[in-house]
Amino acid sequence: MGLSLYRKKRVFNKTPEPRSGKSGNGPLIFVVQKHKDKFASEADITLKDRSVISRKTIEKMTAKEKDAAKAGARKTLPEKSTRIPAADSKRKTLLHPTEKAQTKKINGKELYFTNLNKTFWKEEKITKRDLLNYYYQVAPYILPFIKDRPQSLYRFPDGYKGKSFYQKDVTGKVPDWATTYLYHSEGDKQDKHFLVATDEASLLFMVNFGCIDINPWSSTIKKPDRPDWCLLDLDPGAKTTFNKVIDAANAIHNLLNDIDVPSFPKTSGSTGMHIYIPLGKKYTYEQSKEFARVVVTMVQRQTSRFTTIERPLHERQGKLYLDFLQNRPQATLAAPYSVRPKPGATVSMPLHWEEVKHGLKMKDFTLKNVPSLLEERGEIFKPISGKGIDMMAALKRLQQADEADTSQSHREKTTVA
DNA sequence: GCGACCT
DNA sequence: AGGTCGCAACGCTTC
DNA sequence: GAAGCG
Repeated sequence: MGLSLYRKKRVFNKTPEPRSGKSGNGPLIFVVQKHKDKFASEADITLKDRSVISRKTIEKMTAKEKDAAKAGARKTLPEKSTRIPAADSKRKTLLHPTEKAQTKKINGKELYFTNLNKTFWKEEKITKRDLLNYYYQVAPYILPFIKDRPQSLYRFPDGYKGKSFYQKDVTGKVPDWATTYLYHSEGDKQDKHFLVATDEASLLFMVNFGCIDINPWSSTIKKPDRPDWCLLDLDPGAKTTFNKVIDAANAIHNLLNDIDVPSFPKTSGSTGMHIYIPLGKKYTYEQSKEFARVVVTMVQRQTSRFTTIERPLHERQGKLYLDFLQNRPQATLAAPYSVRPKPGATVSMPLHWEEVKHGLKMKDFTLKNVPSLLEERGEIFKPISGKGIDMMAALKRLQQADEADTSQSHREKTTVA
C-alpha cells in the first residue's frame, strides 16, 4: 500500500502533436493520494501539468548536444570513482586457455566448469570460457549489485543466438552450498526456490549454467519488499535512434536535478538505457513504481514528439517507451556490468551523466574492453545502493516545479497575447 | 546445461 | 546409450 | 475473459 497514485482521467492525446513551442497538452491527470500509512502527514498532491516544465532546459540541452556532436570526441571524467584493487590487472584469468572442462575451487566451493570451448558469439569468436573469465574479472564490481538478491536466470546453453529459456525455480538443480529463496507461484502450493547470488562462486555457477546476463531483484532477501533503487527503463522503438534515447535520458536527468534527486545512468547493453534512483530500502515497490510513474509522465509530456508511456506496441508508433513498471516485486533488469545476449557481447555500462550525449554508442562497451575500462574509470555506481532519497520531499518539489512551470507558461502566453 | 523420462 | 523435453509468470492494458 | 506487453 502506501503512496497510491492513480490516473483520474486520461485527457492527453494518445498521439500528441508535435509541440510547436506553444501550449501544453491540456490539464492533468494525476492525483497522488495519501494513504493512511507512510505518508499520512502529507496532503494530497495534484499535478496540473501544462507540460512546459523544463522545455527550456531541454532546448538548451539539445543545442549543447549539437555542439558536442560537432566537436566529436566524448570525454570521460572520473570524478569520485573507486578503484577496486581486486579487479586490477593483477586479477588474471580464471580458466585454463584450452581445457574444455575444468574444476576450480572458489570461495571454498568446488565448481565444475563445462563446455569451455563452446562458441557463444560466433562473429566475435567469444567462447563460454571468455564469458566466465569476464565475470571473474569484474566480479568485485558486479557483486555489490547482485549480492543477496534472488535471480531470474535467462539461460543460453548454446550461445546468444541459440535456444534460450527463463528459469526461476532452481529447486534441486543447484549445489547444496547455494543460497535459495522460497517462493510460491499463483495458487500453487508447491515450494519453489529462487537462486540467490551471494559470492563469486554463485555468480560463476550461474554463468556456467548458461546465463549470459545477470538479472537480480531490486531488493535483497533481507528486506524483500523494500527495493534499494527505483528503475526507469528507456526502451526505444524500432525507429528511435540512440541519440533520442540520450535526449530522453537527459530530460529525465534535468527534471530530477531540478528536484534534487540523484540519478545514475547506464547503457542497457541492448538498445536503451536504464536510470537508477537510490531509495535506500525505505519504500515499497508500489511507492517506487508510483514515483517512477510521475517522473516519466512529466518527462513524456516534455518530449511527446518522440516518447510514450503507452504499453501496447501499436499505441507507441515506434516511439521511445518510458517504462516505469519494472518497479514491482520480482521484476528484474540486467545488472550493472552485465554482458547481454546481443551482437558484440555488449555490456550494461554505468556512465557519468557527462558521457550521456550524442555520439555515445552501445557498442562502446563490450566484454572485451570493459575490464580494462573499469581499471581506468573505477566504480561509479555505488550510490545506487546507498542512502535513499526523501520521496515525499521529492514529490513536493516535483509539484512545485510543475506549478511554477504552469504559471510561467500562463505568463508567457498572456504576455505574448 | 542438464536431469528426467522415454525409447 | 541415445533422443526429447522442460526449464517464468505478474501487473497492467486493451480487445 | 483472453491475449499482448516487458
